[in-house]
Amino acid sequence: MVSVASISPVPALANPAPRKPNRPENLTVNLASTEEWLVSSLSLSRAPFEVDGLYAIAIKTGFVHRDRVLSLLLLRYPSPSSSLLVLRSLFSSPDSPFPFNSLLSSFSRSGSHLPALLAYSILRSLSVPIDRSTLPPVLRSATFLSSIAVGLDAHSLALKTGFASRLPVATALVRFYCSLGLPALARNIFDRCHPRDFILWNTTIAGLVQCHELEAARNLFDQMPPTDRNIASWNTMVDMYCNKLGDVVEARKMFDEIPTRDSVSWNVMISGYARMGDCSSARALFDSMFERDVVSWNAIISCYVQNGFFSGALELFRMMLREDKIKPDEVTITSVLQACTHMGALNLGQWLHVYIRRQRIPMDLQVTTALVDMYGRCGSIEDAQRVFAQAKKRDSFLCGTMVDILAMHGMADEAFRVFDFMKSHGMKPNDVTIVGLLKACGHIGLVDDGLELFNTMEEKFGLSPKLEHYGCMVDLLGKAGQLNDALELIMGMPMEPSPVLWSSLLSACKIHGESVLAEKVGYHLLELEPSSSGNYILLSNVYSNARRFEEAAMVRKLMKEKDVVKKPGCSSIEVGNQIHEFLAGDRDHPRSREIYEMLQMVATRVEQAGYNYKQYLSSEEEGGRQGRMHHSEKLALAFGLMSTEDGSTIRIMKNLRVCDDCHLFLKLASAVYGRKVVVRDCHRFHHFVNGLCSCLDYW
DNA sequence: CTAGGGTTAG
Repeated sequence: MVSVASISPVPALANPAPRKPNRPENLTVNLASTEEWLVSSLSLSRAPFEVDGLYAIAIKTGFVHRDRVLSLLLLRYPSPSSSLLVLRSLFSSPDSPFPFNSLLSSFSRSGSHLPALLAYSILRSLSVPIDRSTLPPVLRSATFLSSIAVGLDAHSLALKTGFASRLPVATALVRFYCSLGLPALARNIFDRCHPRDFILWNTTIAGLVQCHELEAARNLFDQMPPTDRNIASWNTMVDMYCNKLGDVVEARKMFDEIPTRDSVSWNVMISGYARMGDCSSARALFDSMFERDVVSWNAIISCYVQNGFFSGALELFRMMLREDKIKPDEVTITSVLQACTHMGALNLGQWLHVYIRRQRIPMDLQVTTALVDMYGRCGSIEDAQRVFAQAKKRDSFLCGTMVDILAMHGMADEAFRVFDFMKSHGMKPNDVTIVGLLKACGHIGLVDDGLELFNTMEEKFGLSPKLEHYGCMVDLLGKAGQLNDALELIMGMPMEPSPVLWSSLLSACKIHGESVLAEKVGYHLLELEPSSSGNYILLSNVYSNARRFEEAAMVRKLMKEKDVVKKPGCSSIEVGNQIHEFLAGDRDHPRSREIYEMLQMVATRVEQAGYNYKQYLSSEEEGGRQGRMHHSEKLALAFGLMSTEDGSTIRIMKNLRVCDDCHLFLKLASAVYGRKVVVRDCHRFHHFVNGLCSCLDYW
C-alpha cells in the first residue's frame, strides 16, 4: 500500500518580520570576544592590580552587567568591602542610599542567581543589616542553584530576625526545602506559619507533589479553606493525577469538578492524555476548547509527535498557521522539527529553519538540538554541522546529538572531535555520548578505539556500561569478525542480554558466514522472540548463504506455522512538499506504472554497468530477480530519478537495513545517473556518490 | 502557586 502523506501545501511566509538593519558583523564578533576575554582573564588572574584593570574595562564596556563577568569580579576581589565597591558601581547615582534589596531582587528576578548569592554572602560577612524583603529573592536563587549553604544561612537569619513567619519568607523556605527533596522540613515551616495565604498553601501542595508526597498533597488540598482554593490549587491536583499517578480518569474527575477552569486546566488535562498515549481524548478536549493559547497548541502537537503521529502533528501545525491567531513559539518549532526528523521531511525542516530566522523565534538549546538532529537524520549532515558550528551555546545534550548523527553518517573522526570539544569545555559526557562514539567506531570498524572507550568509560567518566553500550560492542566486535569475543561479552554481561544483542550477533554471523554459531544463536533467539520476523529471515539467509537450502526452507516453514508475517520494507522520499511511501512490490502509487517503467530502464543501464542480480545468492527473496528488483528503495529511487531535478541529491528513508543487492544497485545507479543518493536505513546513512558508498561496504 | 519542547544499541 502506498500512502502519500500530505504535509503541505506549506503556507507562504506571509508576514516576515522586518529585517533588522545590518549590524557590521565584525563589531558583534569583537564585542563577544571581549566578553570571552574578560571572563578568561578573570578566571586566570589573581593579583589585585590585574583585577582592578579588568574591573575598569568591565565598567567601560558595560560587561560588568554580564553574569559571568560580575560573578568572577565578586569572587576575585579579595575582601568583601572591595566587592561592595563593585556592587555599588552598578548603580548610577552614588549619592543615594545603597539599595541592597532591590539589587538582590533584580539579580534574582533576572536570573542572575550566582551574582545574587555572592552579593548576599558579601553583605552577610559585612554584617550589613538585612531587612525582610532581602530573604525571598536570596532563597529563590539558592533554590535555583541548589545552594544548601546559602539557603540554610538565610533560614537561620530568618529565625534570628523573626522574619521566618512572614508569608513571603516562609513560602520561599518551603520552596527551597521541597526542591532539595526535604518535604518534612517544608511541612514544618508550613505548620508553624499563621495566618496562611493561598500562595503558601499552593506552594506547599505543589512542593509535596514534587517530592512525591502525593497523599499528603491531596490531604492538604482537602484541608485548604475553600475560600483560599484558587485555580492553581486545582490545576496542581489535576496535574498530580496525570503526571505522577498516571490516573487520567481521576484527573478528569477533578478537572470536571473545577468551578471555573482556566487555560492551564485544559492544557494540563491535554498533556495528561498525551502522556498516557491517548491522542484521541487529548484531541477531543483540544477541539472543544473555547480559547486555545500557544501552550494548548504545543501540548496537542507534542502529543501527536510523542505518540508517533507525525503527519498528524504537521497537519495540526498547518492548522495553527492557517488560523493565524496564535504565533508558534520555540516550543512549537521544537516539536514540529521532531516530526520532520522522523518523517525524513527535509524540505519542510528547511522551511522551518527559514521560519525561525524570519519570525525571530529564539534559537535556544532545544531548538538548536532539534534542528541539528533534523538535518542530521534527514541526511543533510553538512547543514547539521553548520548549525552546530554557529550555535551560540552548546551543552552536552547538543554535543551528544551531534556525536550521534556524525556516527550515523560514519564520520568517526568528526564525532571524536566533538567529543574533544566537550571535554575541553568542561562538559561531562553522558551515556548517550558514549553510545554515539561506540556507534561511530562500529560503523567504520575501529575495534581498538571502541574497546578502549568501553573499558575505560567507568573510570574516566564514572559511567557504568549499560545495555546500549554492550549492544554497540557486540555489533562492533561482530561486524569486525571477532564473533567469539562478541559472544563472550554477551555471556559475561552483568545484566540480562536483550534479544537485540543476540540478533546483532546473528547478523554478524551472517556477514562472516558463520553458520554454526548462527544456528545456535538463531534458535535461541527464535525462542526468545518467536514473533519477530527479522530473526527468521536472518537465520534463513545464513542457511542459504551456506548453501544449506533445506534448513533455510525449514526456517521459512516454521515462520509460516507461527503466523509470523514478514515486516515489509518501506522506503519514503520527499518530493516537493509531499512524502511518498513505497512498500516492496507495491503498485498503489498514483504514478505506479511510470515508476515501474522507469525502474526497468534504470535496471538495464545499471546492468550494463556491471550489476548482476545473481551476485547475492543470499538475498532473501524467493521471488528471485523480480522480488529483489521491487524492493522499496529501488522503487523510491526510480520515482526520485523521474521526479526530481537532474543532478540534485536523492534522499531515501528506509525502515529496514539495506540489502546487499540494493546496496550494489544504488552504488551503480549513483554513477550511471551522476546523482548523489543518500539513504537512511534503520541503522545508519549511506551516501552513494559516483559508484561508491560512504560506508565503504562495511555495514 | 499550576500547563507545552532537545540526544540513546541492531
